[in-house]
Amino acid sequence: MTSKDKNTELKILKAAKEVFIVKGLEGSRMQEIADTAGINKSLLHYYFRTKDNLFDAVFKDAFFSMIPRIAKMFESDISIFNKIEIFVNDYIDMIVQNQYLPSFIFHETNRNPEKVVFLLKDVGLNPMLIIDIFNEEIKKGNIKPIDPKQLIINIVSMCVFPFVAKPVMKGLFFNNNEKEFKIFIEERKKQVTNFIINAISIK
Amino acid sequence: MTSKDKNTELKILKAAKEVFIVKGLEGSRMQEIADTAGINKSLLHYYFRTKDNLFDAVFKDAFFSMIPRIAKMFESDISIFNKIEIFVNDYIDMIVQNQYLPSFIFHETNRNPEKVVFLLKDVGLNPMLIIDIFNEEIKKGNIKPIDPKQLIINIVSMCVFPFVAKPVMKGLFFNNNEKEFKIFIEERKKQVTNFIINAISIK
DNA sequence: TTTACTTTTGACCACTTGGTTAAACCACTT
DNA sequence: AAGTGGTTTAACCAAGTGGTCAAAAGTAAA
Repeated sequence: MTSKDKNTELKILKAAKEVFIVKGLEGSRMQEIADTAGINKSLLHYYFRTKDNLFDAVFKDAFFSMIPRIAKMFESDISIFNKIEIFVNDYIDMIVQNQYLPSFIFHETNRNPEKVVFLLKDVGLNPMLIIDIFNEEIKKGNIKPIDPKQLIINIVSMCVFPFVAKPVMKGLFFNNNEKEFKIFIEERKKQVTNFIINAISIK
Repeated sequence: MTSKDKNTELKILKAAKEVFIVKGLEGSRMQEIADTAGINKSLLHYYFRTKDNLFDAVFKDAFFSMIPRIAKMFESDISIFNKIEIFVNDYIDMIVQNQYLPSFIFHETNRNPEKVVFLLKDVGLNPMLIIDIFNEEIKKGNIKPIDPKQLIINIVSMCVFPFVAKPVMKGLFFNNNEKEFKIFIEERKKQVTNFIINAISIK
């Protein structure tokens, strides 16, 4: 495979990501992806054969850039409260850089849940590790007793959901003002961190 | 308009809702909706003229069955903690009855944010009312000072997000076992309520 | 330069899509 | 029973879809 190959392939993937993530599998057109990549439509098929193949490549990439990150962020030696603070900050930052990612991933996983099973098998992602971390902290008496799964969902919910619901939120709370939404999200990092810590810390 | 008319129209709307909510605007076919309704495809166009018209009718209905409910649930005379408890219970219950609704609404509002503005103008939905309720409670010293908008998003996030992320969660935490997911959601009502109350109550 | 190859293109195709139309059907009035 | 107006249908259409293919263009070795 020459460097030109790689280049075209990457160009296609970049364009496909751009289009798919905003418009979804069924809302996207091969022609539009070709145009975005600045190449001929036939070339898409030459490299990826079918729309589904191309989509799978994009989706896999998007999925793995979001989901496993959750586990990784809890692997360190600092206190649990610091872990939460860093996670909330980093995860929100990451989504800000990829605003359309959450709603893309969740829409497509809802449309095609079987794919998730397959993808999750591919990656060495063991949620038990994070669960153990929280259980340990509970046992040590550092945080209130709580089902770690519920806690993890709480944390992730509060970080991710605002971006899934962004258009509704913007309309309801911010008169569709993008800047106000941005400020809200920036402020949110502190707020969510405090909210969680208040909820689980003892006294 | 005869009762037969109304009947067919409702049959169409019911079928359209079924199909659109699961497959989205672009993933749905007029033919499939017709089949689901047990009628001819031309009849869809006779009643709703275009796919977009039919979709708008369905979407509007779905949107208004979810969003304004948030405000209404806080209109009562019980204590703020009771309000939260009732809201969490009722809202989760409602979504359990309409599992696909959240991901449908958020996908479509992301695909077409302009529509939200339009829809929100249609309904007399003033989030300021809820915001005032929380501000009042803060002033009275019943709950910790917190930006009410952030608090509202926190509450709604934790109720809604698990359903948006359901396929991923099921895969990650529950070995794709639907029953386990159901138990988790049932348990969640208590957990979320406690989590919120712990987070905002003063000592 | 020739040869052998991969990459890129434009023309093309089969099929599906939302939408139209004219005719059939049906309930009701006269 | 004949007319009237809304409802339902089958047949049809134009546009757009993902995908194919043969030829052209590029590339590198002999």
